[in-house]
Amino acid sequence: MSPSVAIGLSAVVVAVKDGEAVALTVRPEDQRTHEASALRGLPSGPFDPVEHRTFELALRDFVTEQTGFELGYVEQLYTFGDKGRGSPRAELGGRVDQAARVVSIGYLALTPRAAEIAMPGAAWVPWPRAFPWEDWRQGRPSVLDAVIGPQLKAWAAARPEPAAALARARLLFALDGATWNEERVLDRFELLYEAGLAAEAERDQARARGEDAGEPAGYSPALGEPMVSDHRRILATGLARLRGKIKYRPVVFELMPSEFTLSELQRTVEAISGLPLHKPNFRRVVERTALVEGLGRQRVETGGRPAELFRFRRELLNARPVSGLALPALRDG
Amino acid sequence: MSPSVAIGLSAVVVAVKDGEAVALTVRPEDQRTHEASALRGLPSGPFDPVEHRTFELALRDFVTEQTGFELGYVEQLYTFGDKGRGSPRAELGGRVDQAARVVSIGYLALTPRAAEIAMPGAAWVPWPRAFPWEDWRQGRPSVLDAVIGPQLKAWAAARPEPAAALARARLLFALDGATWNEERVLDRFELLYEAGLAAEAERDQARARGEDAGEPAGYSPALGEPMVSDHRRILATGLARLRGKIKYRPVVFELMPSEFTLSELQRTVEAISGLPLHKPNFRRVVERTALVEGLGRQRVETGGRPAELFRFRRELLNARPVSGLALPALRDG
DNA sequence: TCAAAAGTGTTATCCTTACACCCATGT
DNA sequence: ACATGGGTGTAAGGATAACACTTTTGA
Repeated sequence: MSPSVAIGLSAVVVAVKDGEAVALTVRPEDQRTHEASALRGLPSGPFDPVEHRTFELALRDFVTEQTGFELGYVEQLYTFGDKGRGSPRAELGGRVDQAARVVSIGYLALTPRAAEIAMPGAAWVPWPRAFPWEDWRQGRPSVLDAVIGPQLKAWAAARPEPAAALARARLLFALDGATWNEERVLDRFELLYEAGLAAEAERDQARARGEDAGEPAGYSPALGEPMVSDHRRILATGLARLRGKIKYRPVVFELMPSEFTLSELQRTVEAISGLPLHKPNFRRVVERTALVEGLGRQRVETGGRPAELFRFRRELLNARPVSGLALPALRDG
Repeated sequence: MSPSVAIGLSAVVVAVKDGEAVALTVRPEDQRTHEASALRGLPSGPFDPVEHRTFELALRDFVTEQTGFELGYVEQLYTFGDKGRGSPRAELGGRVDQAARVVSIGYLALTPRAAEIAMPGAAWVPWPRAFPWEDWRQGRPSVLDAVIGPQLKAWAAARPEPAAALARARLLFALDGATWNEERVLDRFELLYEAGLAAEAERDQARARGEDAGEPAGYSPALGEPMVSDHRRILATGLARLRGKIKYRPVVFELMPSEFTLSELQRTVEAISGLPLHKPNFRRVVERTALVEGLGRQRVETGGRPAELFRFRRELLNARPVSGLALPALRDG
């Protein structure tokens, strides 16, 4: 008979707040000290096959328990099961069982209401704090050429196949004139982890040596704030999925309130994609899809000319095939 | 402490053989009779957290043990865990444990070598046998209007919200002039299951009532051949993923031998997508991507003018961002 | 010579991108 | 008047879809 496997469920809950894409985080209890962890984590919990009918229902319960927040749109991301790689050591269920292995299933949730949270420890955190190199809205982030590029090149040079490693780094991080692909968030994080530039890598290596170090204490802000366990990897998976999906399914609207202006919609897409968009062309892209409908009313508090309010025509979803929004990028501004 | 959860790994192994997309299947042992099952299933097995280092390695072992076949390209599809819905009742590991719950992780594997298989019970099966309505290469399948359309309409009319159910059926199955979207394989299968038109639905309902019926015996060929457990659902998930991915990543080439003609490439894309393509435009699509390179040599056994041989320029993969192949469809032929 | 399959040319149309510009409000 | 953000016009270039057509083999 096979040894038991514990299943952990984690949620990347995304919202947009004041033009910033934010994710819901908690301060989990540290397994050794039983105090609140120094690092943040995603809302998560152990799946109980007797109590819970489906993964999704269990996940919704965890998030509400830990953050007071109720989920709307939810989709499964990926199931992580490798040994090492930031995978937790059977930390779930309140009991540490050395024989058990933890498998974590990541989920992506979207919500239009980035409400204030009363729950202690729970907080919305802008994702650029975890991935500073992913935000190109104000132009190419300087961290790429100042920190990441040189370190990755040094790492690549010491590899068995330096040319291939260098090509991969160049392609993913848009070094030496390569073009940026905003979707490859996960590949970039995994390369940084592999190269030892993610703070979690050192912690996991220490654990693999049996040193059972705590969570990483110090880290370089340029390389992003680390998270508990493999949660930053799950966050990267969620952001990658969302950046891809926004282009071929109308998921942005899950992040919008019932009424919004086209500029608000654009700022949301920009916050998610991390790219600056061309305003006139973005408007036409939106209009061509016919996914929104003008309400004839206006928002006045814009700082300039009043903007028309729109709503998402959700009823189209089961009336005809609907695609997402193309991203008419702005040349380097 | 949480009750144990067993993890099952299943593989959708896809190849193209004589212009037909085929999947690797086995005849699993029936849990009650201990004889070979009447229905086919996917290669699969229980994940052992002690023995196996990663899911993927375990999966490769299972497939080789059960079919004699070695996998190349592999990616994770989805993790299925609902109660009911064709989910197996702790059938894994040779022991039936009523308290345990089985979670199955589906994988997609692609291979250029649909070699003959010696292993007893293992066989390549064309996927149109599981999903006859998915093959539009010879035009709109008649089963849509003859069988599926009327039955779905009758089902929709008896629902709480007939209009929404009808709209969903029309959209997914291209009824009443709606356009066909070849990617939505899973949504279509799930609708058929929900409407009781998939043979597995009746079996699962009987089981839920505690009748523990065997696998479905008779079934309508027009509605596809059922599979063991939830394997037809996993197969649908794999086909859906592949049909989508073929357009934005160069995965078709994982199904091609090292040298091929453009017509062979086209027949492969057609077999996967289930759509007839426009030959001249397909050639130009391929040439524009610059993903293939002419070899100057020719294949003579074409039945007509000899065709130039090409190879996939795999070295481009880590040299620049590469997209997949657009599908220049042929109007109804 | 004809069938069969490979392969090329060309056009109308649509979408994308970029640039220039006008409009309505607050101070 | 002018700053600020909302909103429109338009033309060049590229991708797509559809049509007609030529080329090279085997029977």
